Amino acid sequence: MAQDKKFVEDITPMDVDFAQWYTDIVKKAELVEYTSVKGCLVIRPYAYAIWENIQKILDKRFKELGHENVCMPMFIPESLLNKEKDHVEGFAPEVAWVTHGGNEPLEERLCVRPTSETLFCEHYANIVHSYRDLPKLYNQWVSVVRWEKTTRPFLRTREFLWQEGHTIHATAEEAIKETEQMLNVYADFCEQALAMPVIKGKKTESDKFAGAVSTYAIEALMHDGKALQAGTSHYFGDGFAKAFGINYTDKENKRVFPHQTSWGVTTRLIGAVIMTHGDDSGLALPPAIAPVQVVIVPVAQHKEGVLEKANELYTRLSKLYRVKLDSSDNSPGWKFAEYEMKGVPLRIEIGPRDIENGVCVAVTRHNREKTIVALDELESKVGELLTAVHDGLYAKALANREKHTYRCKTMDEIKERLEKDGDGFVMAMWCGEEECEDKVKEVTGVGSRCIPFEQENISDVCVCCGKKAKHSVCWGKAY
RNA sequence: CGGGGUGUGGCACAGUUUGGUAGUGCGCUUGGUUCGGGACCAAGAGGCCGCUGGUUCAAGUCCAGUCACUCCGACCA
Repeated sequence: MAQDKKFVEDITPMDVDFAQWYTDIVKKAELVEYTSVKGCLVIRPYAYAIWENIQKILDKRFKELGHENVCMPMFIPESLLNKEKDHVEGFAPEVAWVTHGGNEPLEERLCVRPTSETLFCEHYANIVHSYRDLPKLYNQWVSVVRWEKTTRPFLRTREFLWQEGHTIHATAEEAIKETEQMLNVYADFCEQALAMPVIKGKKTESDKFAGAVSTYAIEALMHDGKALQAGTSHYFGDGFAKAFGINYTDKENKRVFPHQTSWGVTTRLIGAVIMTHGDDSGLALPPAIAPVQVVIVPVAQHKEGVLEKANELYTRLSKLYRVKLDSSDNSPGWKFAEYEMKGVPLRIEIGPRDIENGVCVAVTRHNREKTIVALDELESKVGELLTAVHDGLYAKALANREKHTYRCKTMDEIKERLEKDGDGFVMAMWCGEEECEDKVKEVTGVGSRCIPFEQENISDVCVCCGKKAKHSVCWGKAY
């Protein structure tokens, strides 16, 4: 049976204070620890294991699609950063600078990469000469530094882990296709691995990446009704190629410019998972990325045969799943609460009574439902229950998003809905003018998140100026 | 960057108003009893009171500065 009772007393309930709830989870589930440098956190083993699972799944997918991993340096000379005007304007305000080597001032200061377009461009200029050299489909898993003013664990830190894909193609068509493909890879990953529904769309001109021709993003809605950008994919055209002097000789023996893309996801995804699935008992992790998918809790483990049986279950399940057996001398109740806090998708309880009956008790984290499982069908049942957890998490997240998606025709309506039903996604029409985009934000508080690929006709006119509408736009308050 | 809050054993906090022997709970260690939703008893260990300077016979407490964390805004993955 599902229960609403809260077993963990030291997590601030979400409804009381969502921000505090988030901070509590992040600390109590042992995901991060602060250090003496603002915005630079220790990603603890449990959180890093989540990141490793994210990496494993995505890295495999990237490689299936022909990408290769590389590793660029972490320093960018100022002159290199300055080569593309829009790009440097976008990033200069938040880069960290290295000015000394040992005690000697450097002749040219170096920035710690906030992103690596410039490094990839410098490299591509060196290695791309002929159409035969194209495409190059590169990716790197590294950390980057952006000197943010306010920081929050996973959501905004000064150093963060990510992957950045950088590709270079002979034609615009091919590069655009790559941009779209990778956005789809991210969206599929969010839905299939993170059990998190996302809206795919295009960023408005004012919101696109510094130096890009167009930026695409996936947007997810967190439990508090705020939007979180979960991944981006950019099409650069030949702007960077021109700025960095990358060109090649095509089949007709003409010098031409190639077309580029970049795309990335970050450890912010961990924050997204927390805020999408977590509840007042703690984290709830989707099985695909959970470091521990199944925890086995022996009950009355001092009694004869209990630990032996628990070990037997462990051995059987370890062949198929990531399993942990907790035979510490903490009480069972303590263990139940502990692994719920850590978001372990499935708990198996095994005690003397169960052993007598040839069964064990399985409890799914997201709804605390108990299932009696016959030991001779343990492996298959566990598989089914893990699938059920994934589906349950997804359904819950989707239902929350639907509940907090408001289709509005006027700005007054937007304000009313937000006031009445809380923050959420607002779907409303837009004429395409930046002036209206700004005004909607000013008046209603929600900014443009993206222009969804799946367009819907809410009305014929712009929600702001009343002129003919060009797109439906997804608006929201963002993290 | 603007506005608030907080820094005291590993964690959560009290003590600061009114200066005078550094406390409580949890956790930790050891031993024992427990064990189907955060068990209990007993005995222990553990603190440059964020940092720097000042006032004072005396500073966790008063003053100045500084750093960090955190929350709410603006900006950003």
